[in-house]
Amino acid sequence: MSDSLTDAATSTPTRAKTRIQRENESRILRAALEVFSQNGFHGATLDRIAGAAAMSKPNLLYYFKSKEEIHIALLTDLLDIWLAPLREISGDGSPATEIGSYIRRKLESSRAFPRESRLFANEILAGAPHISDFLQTELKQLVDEKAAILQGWVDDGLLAPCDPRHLLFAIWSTTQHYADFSVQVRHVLGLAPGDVSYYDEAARMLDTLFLGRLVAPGTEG
Amino acid sequence: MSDSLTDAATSTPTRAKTRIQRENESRILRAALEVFSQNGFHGATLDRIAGAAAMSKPNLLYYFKSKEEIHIALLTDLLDIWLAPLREISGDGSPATEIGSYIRRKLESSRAFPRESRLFANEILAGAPHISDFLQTELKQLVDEKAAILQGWVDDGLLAPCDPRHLLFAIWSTTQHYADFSVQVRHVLGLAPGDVSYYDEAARMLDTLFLGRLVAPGTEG
DNA sequence: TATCATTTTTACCGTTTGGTCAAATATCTT
DNA sequence: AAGATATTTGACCAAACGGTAAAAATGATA
Repeated sequence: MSDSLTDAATSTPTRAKTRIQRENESRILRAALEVFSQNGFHGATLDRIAGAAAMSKPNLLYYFKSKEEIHIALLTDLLDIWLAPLREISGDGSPATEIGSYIRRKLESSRAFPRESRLFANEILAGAPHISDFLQTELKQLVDEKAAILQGWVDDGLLAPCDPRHLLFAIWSTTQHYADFSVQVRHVLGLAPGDVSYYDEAARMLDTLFLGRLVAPGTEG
Repeated sequence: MSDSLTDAATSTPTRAKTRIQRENESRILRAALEVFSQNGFHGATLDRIAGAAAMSKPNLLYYFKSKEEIHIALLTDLLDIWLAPLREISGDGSPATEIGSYIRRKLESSRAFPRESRLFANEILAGAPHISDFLQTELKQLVDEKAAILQGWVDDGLLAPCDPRHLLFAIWSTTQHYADFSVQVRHVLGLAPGDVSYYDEAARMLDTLFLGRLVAPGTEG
């Protein structure tokens, strides 16, 4: 609604950070990530974040001016994590190896950073109030760049004719699903709350889907 | 946290509903769906829902005892919409036609009910506090049943070897992505806020992905 | 150890929120 | 039209919320 992420960079001349400052800020961010990702921005309260950080609320507000400032700080960190796997896509390799390794990176990112993934999902679901600028500029540019690579493979007959951007959407959605909808995945598979053993089978499925042929030839139509 | 959806059915002997009652309840539910799906449960306020329904807050609470009761009513309606496409999968058709038409139904559901999809996504992201029972029983049973059909196709060599449940996950995620992450999709594609013209290309992509072969044979490894 | 800056706590504030209540109004039935 | 019922409204409340102010406590430094 209010600030954009890019504004956060323009800060007043910063003093060098104390050891306590660094420790507490990271403690707060860790706690806030947990709370925000589970309950969304509005569902998260400063009291719960402070509690999760084992800290009083006024003390928390000594390090971050407002609830929104914490949220923005988390989103900023998040965007790098989100973009990193995409950045690595190169036109040098073959489609199979490049797409395959991209899927593996994305899936690994879901496995390693499920809270970040859910925070991102919450932000998008809410209409991306803080990161619409990022989506329209930085992400769009990178997607355009990588889509050109994919399109080149299509033109060379190395990749099935398709809209490269939608191919990326499919990769994003399938991989992020295992972090964002993990509760549903576990309930359907009959797994215990903390169990993430489904990632191996997920990797096989996505390899089959994106690299192999799913429906046996001759059965179509 | 509190009620389960199944409890909602056990109600005291109900009086026949008035015309005004029916009209206002549906007005409230429509307004609430809009507000809940955009802001999540905690982000939605009774004042905003009442405002969207062109109604005073006490009047709204005359029809629904609490904010949570509205939320539960919406989720109950939602689950039928969510399950309908899956129910139609039959073992009689060929894998290509069955899977293809399931994808089309799911994608159409995203296009026709984006708010419901986002409401569902919000609920799952929050840990499914109200529908965990549904996920573990009703959904799991249906998935088990349909997965058996898919597994039969795999056994007959009509479908690439894969875990049928993960195939369903892939279909769910890719189709729902266009509703839940529509903001991101539009920003990346450079479309205007209300534009949903991407659904045609999405359908082509998903057909290619799930029915055709994506990477040209011979380029793998 | 004295001094200063940093960190933490206690007490508090204004606003927003979900929800209540009784009175007022509209609607339906006879 | 009268009476019963259903609906709507305005005034209000307690709790939770994000955030503030100032003093107390702690840490660094010389």
